[in-house]
Formats: sequence, structure tokens, C-alpha cells
Amino acid sequence: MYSIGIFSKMNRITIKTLRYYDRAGILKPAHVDNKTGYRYYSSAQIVTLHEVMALRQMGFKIAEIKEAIETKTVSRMIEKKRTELQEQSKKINEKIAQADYYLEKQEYTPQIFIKSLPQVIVASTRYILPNYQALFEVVPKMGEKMIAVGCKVDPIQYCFQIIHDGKYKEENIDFEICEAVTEMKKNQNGLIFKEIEEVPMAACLLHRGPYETIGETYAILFDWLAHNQYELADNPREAVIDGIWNRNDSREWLTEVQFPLTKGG
Amino acid sequence: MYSIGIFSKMNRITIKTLRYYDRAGILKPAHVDNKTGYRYYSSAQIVTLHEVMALRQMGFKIAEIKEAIETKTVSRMIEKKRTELQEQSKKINEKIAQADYYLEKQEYTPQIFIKSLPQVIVASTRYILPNYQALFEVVPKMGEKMIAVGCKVDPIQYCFQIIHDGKYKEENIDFEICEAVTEMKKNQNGLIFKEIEEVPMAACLLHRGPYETIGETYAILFDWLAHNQYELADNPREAVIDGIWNRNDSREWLTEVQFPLTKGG
DNA sequence: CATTGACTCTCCCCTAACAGGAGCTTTTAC
DNA sequence: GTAAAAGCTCCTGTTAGGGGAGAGTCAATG
Repeated sequence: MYSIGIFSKMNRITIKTLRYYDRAGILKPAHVDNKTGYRYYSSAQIVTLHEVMALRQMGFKIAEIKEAIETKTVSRMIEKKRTELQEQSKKINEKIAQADYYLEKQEYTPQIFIKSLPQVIVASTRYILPNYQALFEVVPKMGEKMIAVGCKVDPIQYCFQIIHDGKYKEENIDFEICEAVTEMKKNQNGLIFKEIEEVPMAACLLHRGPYETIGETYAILFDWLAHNQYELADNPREAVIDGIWNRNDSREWLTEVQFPLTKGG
Repeated sequence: MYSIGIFSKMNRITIKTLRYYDRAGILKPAHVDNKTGYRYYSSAQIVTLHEVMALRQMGFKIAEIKEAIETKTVSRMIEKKRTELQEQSKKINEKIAQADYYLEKQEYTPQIFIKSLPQVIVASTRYILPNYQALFEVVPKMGEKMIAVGCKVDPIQYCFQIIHDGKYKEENIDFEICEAVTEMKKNQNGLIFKEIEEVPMAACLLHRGPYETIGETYAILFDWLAHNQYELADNPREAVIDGIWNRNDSREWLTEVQFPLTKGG
């Protein structure tokens, strides 16, 4: 029998850990003095400890070790753990790719982030417009139509254009203007109502300033795409945040460019 | 200005997280009503949030983000984070290698684990012995000599043989018998005192039973070595735990075979 | 104007796997 | 016999929030 201190030194594990494993039920001492509470370990505990530590070093959680030992499904759980580890490995590699990207482009601070886009019901219209400027005529008209048919704008305030060309263009742009609303209606008055599905991943980058310079933001996102294993899953969107209606100075306008993604090879 | 609920939906982040970032000081709302405590966010906060989330998705901790932003050393911190991430990646790959190893060898439950071996002062003797059996003569004699010179055995109870052949042999084995003691003494009476350095990593596997079958344990460890990127850094040790002096039944003897390691290519 | 339902607030407890430390008891060594 | 060393339990802290209670606030409706 070994006292906890000797046992901890023999196995190069802390006393705290041994007590924790006792409480957790994965390594009970062979004997506990029921007057003093002192723990005493036998050689048999060394064997158990080896098993526990071997699993720990494969990345098993304490609860998983307990389950593996109690249900005797060690190898099945190792398979499961292997899958988990591979996912973790992938995620870390993605992070490294991000870091590499920003290290290469020293000029800008990291601002691209991946988020999901909500499922929404929208009122929409679609036009091929000569340029971005033309939006300032079309969008207010669409607003009037929406009022006319009694639409209620969703408080989420998600108003965006889908760029059906799939890339940045300066002329003859195929815009679908969408505005999140609270409920579906019949198509009328030129408005088309539809449900837009959730996008699980989209790379998002804010564009500050007028539309004239939005091409730069697209360029950054396409460049970013080329440096990652993501691929464009759908047409880009431009989510409108601040614009002419609430900011006089066009340098304060704010648009979020959103690239729906899938994981590529 | 956006209420916390709208802001959270716009950015697809939970209210809890926003409140946490407020407390953590990395994303303060533009305005807090000092009567009701309600948080209100402006468009400028969206920009900050993008920066925060971009760093978060690279694996930055909240405190690191705070530091990066406050000290304006973002790119230096990305470099540091990249190094960290690569270490994490290595560790995960090692775990995957372990899992693969055990999945291939379905017959035994995981029991090999890597630990450090302590720095110790030992009394030692070295002999080329005809076989393992001969240890049972030599070791007790060494014990007598130690008593004769007034050695105190270290309570850590680390008594082991170094196998200077570097591999398992059945005959003419080059043993160095070491016993941890509390203090250095002059070499005398055939005993050599030395300080043995700490070994940062050693693969350890318990051998149960008499020495006749210890070759199997060596075989497992060498096989394990071949499946990993570790390399043998020094001669193997056999740490004696239970033996003839406290167990009559040789099937209950317990020896830990320890392979000092370095990380190979 | 009152009500109702949605929204928001703070506060408290929970996570995993221990580490650090306080305050107390027990063992061990001289 | 005494003192040091070792052991015990209990409490707190770690990360990045999640879940929920109980209370206050806001906006729309009747």
C-alpha cells in the first residue's frame, strides 16, 4: 500500500489529480481509512492508472473514460474519438489558414468573419440596373409598394441585394432587392414574396463608404476565398446597414457583403 | 441605435455573448441608459464586432483580443497564435496516431502512457549477468552493501535496472541496477553514486508476471515505437514495483518498462 | 389609459479538469 | 514529546458563455 504522496510521485501525477479521480469514480484508492480519510493505493491501482492515463492522452474526457471502462466498449469509443479528433484537426487547420492569410496581407486588420444568415421571409423585386446609383431610385419605389400592400417590415431589419451575377460588376448589374417582412403575402403589385433559406456559413465583410468603392470589398473577399478551402455556395448579398436615408455623408455608409460558403476539398 | 435583441439578430450572436463582451470590455455598447441599464448599439459597434469575431474565429481568447486591440499589436499576436495553433495541431495528430495504433491492435486495451521520469540520486552497480534470474542474487547483495555504507532509500521507492544493451536480451544482459537514495555519497564498497537526470518523456508499460515473459512487453513497446513519431532517446529501464520480496506468486509481480523518448521527425 | 406580451435587466448557478490555498488533523522522525 | 511533513475537506478560480429566476421596461393594442 502506498500513501497518496508516494503514489503520486511513483506515477508522476499530482495529488490533486488523484483526489479528483477518486471523486470522479475512475480511480478509487484500494483502501480509505474510515477514521482519518487517508487514501491508500495498491499496485493494482497502478494498472488502472495506466489505462486511465493512456486514454487521457488520447484526448478522452473523464466521463468518457468512465463510460469506456464501465461498458467495456473501449475500441468503439476510440473510433468515435478518432473521428472527433479529425474534426478538431480540421478546425485548427482552418484557423491556421486564417492566420496565414492575415500574416500575408499585413495591411488590414482581421475583419472577415463567418456567420450564418437567418431564414427569412422577404418581399423582393429583381432588375438589371445600369449601375449602383440606380438603386437609389428603385429601392424607395419598392418601399412605397410595400406600404401600399400593407407589408410589415421585420424588426430584424435585414434588407439586402442578391447579386445574381455572382461577382462584382459596375454596369448592368442583376439585382434582387429583398426586404425581410413578418409574413408571407400573395405576389402583387410587382412584389414577389418568398422564403429565403438559412445559410449555414457566410463570409462577411463590412464595406464603409459609398457604393463606388464596394468593388474593393469584393476583391478582398475573393482574394480571401482563394486562400482558403471554402468555395462560394451561392450568389453574394449586400446587406444594407447605413445609407443615404440616415447618413448624409456617404463615407459613413455601411454595407455588409456576404458570401455564402461551402467547405471545399 | 439598436437594442441588444436586434443587434444580436443582425449579427447572429447571442445576447448572452454581447453582455459578456460588455463586461469583458471588448465590445461596449455605444449607449447605456443609466436609468434602466438597457444597452444600445450603434453601427460603429458592428465594425468592432467584426474585428472581435474575426480574431475569435482564429482561436484568440477574449483577453488576447483585448490585448491585441489595446496595444495595437495585432499582427504580432497573430504570429504568436499561429505558433500555438501549430503546436495544438501536432498534439492532435499525436492523439490520432495513438488512436490508430490501438484500433489496429484490437487485442489489448490502451495501457501505454507517456510520463516524465524524475531526477534522482541513485546508488548503482553494473554487471553483465547471464540471465534475469541472476538479478535475484545480485540485488539482495547490493541491498546489504547499501545498509553497510548507511544509505537511506528514498521514500519515492524508485528502484530500476537500466538495460544498457538498448534492447531485450535473454542472455548476457548488461544491467545497471539503480536504487533511489536520499543523498549523494562517495563511491565505496562497489557502489557507485550518481545523479540521474530527469527524463521529460518516457513511454511506460506495465509488465505483470515473472521476468521470463518480459520480452513480450518489450515487443509491444517496440511495435508501438514503430507506429509513432517518437524515437528511443536512451536505454530502457525496468522499474521494479512488486517482486519476490512481497509476492510469492510470480504471476503477481509488477514491473514497469520505461522507454525514454524524443520526438522524431 | 390600462393592459398585455415581448423584451431587458441583474444575479446566481453550471460547465471540465484540475490548481492554489486556508484551516485543521494525522503521521513520522528525531 | 515535539515539530515537521503529509494528509484531509472545503472554498475559490480558471473559459466563454448557457440556463433560468425574478423584477423592471417598452411598444402596441383595446
